[in-house]
Amino acid sequence: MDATHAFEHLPHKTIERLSQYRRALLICLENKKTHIFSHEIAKIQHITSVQVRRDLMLIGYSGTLRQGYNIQELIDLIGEIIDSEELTKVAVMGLGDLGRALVNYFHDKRSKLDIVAIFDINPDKTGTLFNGVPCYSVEEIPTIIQEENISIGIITVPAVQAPVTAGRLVKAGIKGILNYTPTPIQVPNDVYLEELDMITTLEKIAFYVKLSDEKNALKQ
Amino acid sequence: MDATHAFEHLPHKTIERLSQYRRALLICLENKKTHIFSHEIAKIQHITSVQVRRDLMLIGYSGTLRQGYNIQELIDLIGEIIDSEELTKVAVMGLGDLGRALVNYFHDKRSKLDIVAIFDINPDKTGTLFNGVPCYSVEEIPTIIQEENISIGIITVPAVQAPVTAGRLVKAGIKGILNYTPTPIQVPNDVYLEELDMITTLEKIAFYVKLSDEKNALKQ
DNA sequence: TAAATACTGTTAAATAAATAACAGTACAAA
DNA sequence: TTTGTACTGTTATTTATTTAACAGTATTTA
Ligand SMILES: NC(=O)c1ccc[n+]([C@@H]2O[C@H](COP(=O)([O-])OP(=O)(O)OC[C@H]3O[C@@H](n4cnc5c(N)ncnc54)[C@H](O)[C@@H]3O)[C@@H](O)[C@H]2O)c1
Ligand SMILES: NC(=O)c1ccc[n+]([C@@H]2O[C@H](COP(=O)([O-])OP(=O)(O)OC[C@H]3O[C@@H](n4cnc5c(N)ncnc54)[C@H](O)[C@@H]3O)[C@@H](O)[C@H]2O)c1
Repeated sequence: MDATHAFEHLPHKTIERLSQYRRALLICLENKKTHIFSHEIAKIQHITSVQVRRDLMLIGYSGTLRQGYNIQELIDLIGEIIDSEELTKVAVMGLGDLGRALVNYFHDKRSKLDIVAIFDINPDKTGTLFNGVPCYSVEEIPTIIQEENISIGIITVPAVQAPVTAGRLVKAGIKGILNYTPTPIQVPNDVYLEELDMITTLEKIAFYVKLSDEKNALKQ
Repeated sequence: MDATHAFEHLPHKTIERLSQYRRALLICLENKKTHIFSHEIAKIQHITSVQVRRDLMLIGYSGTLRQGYNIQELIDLIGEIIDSEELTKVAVMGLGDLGRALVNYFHDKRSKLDIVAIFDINPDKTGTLFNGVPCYSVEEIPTIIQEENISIGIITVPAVQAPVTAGRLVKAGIKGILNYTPTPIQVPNDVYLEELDMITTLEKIAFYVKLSDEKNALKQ
């Protein structure tokens, strides 16, 4: 009945890549391309063509020999798998530099995800619209989250405020949280949590840069 | 001689976690804790204590039975492994909302990574200081990158400008790039590239939220 | 001083993910 | 026609990562 059920056991990494494939495919579509080969997708994503074909096999999509994959069809299929039928509503907690960047970024994206609310404690910000999205006070969290049926919260408040903000979201019945602050938070098991810190990413890059530097130094 | 050599084959995931452990440990240190158990670190990072102990085994660090790990020692050791001896210099490309958020975020972090330059095309921004960091014009990319010995570039320009910006960085001899725009870029093999898009992260969260919703619906 | 407890550290096993190998096929060129 | 080429799709293998199992031990409790 529901397509999702069959895709329950897709590898986590495949889910991520499907989202990335779609993003790339949408750009190709804008450039009036109608078909694409696995090795073209692979090049864009910095992976191998085998991996692309394997992912597409897992979702049961077949291309045409010598023509490749139909871009529009593939976009639609990926949508059926990873998107919800209804809009998934998202709230941004904290309208600072990062919050603004995220709301702006979303603004021109046509997507099944929609930022429909911002929450802040600063009275200069609450009650205003930013990019068409209303900014509410934190007192309104429970009512707005429930009335609007918001399922995902993005935390971009000052780091020390992250745990209390997460607590409010959980209490309001949020289903998923993306925490951008460097302060790790605790949530119940049934809330899907992702924490993403730039420092970790940069430190990883720095480590591998250092490693390759040292290898080059040895060669000489 | 150099400690790094022995740590060349650490799993990528371990490298990421070491950075995260350190971040958490620094907070603990501020709270006047001196020792910590593997299960405490695990809880903070949402992983198992076995994984923590295994990671620490891989880097050859031993704790004390019944006392746990010495936080300061562990922080220092992680630093020896993942940090470079000298400061790793970083440039931010594009001083928009996201660029500002990143520079601000770094500002109060004591770290071996340092944002020392910003590049922008907007003449209102070039020639100024933001948070103490000079903003240069894009023409100055080659000279500044080389003179300052900048090894990592963070791309936060408008998406369409990402490929040309990456090209300039590569030409200037950059070693690693973190691309925050949704436009995938191509770089030579010897440049370490990481691309990070919020939409992918959010779509993944949305997928697993949907999955768990459907499971709950079935149960009833 | 013996047993229970609460940890660490290591090896072994299981799981997840990526890669390789290769069979199949439409099309083009000879 | 036949052969070569350039692809897809699938299964098998390898590699990477996580988890489990458990041996070892300092400390407390009885
Ligand atoms: N993960 C990353 O890569 C990354 C990058 C940059 C910044 N950050 C982090 O993101 C967070 C936000 O950064 P920023 O530069 O936008 O900060 P900012 O200070 O510009 O903005 C914070 C906003 O949150 C609001 N706020 C404060 N307390 C609040 C509360 N309890 N509830 C709701 N709103 C509240 C403030 O009024 C302000 O508008 C910081 O924790 C920062 O460390 C993370
Ligand atoms: N990965 C994510 O999670 C995420 C989140 C938000 C935004 N983004 C992306 O990050 C990018 C920046 O977002 P923003 O909100 O800061 O945009 P912005 O428009 O506020 O800022 C862009 C800045 O880049 C400068 N610029 C333009 N062309 C340039 C060039 N060729 N060289 C140097 N500087 C140049 C502009 O003058 C401006 O200051 C966008 O591509 C956006 O899509 C990514």
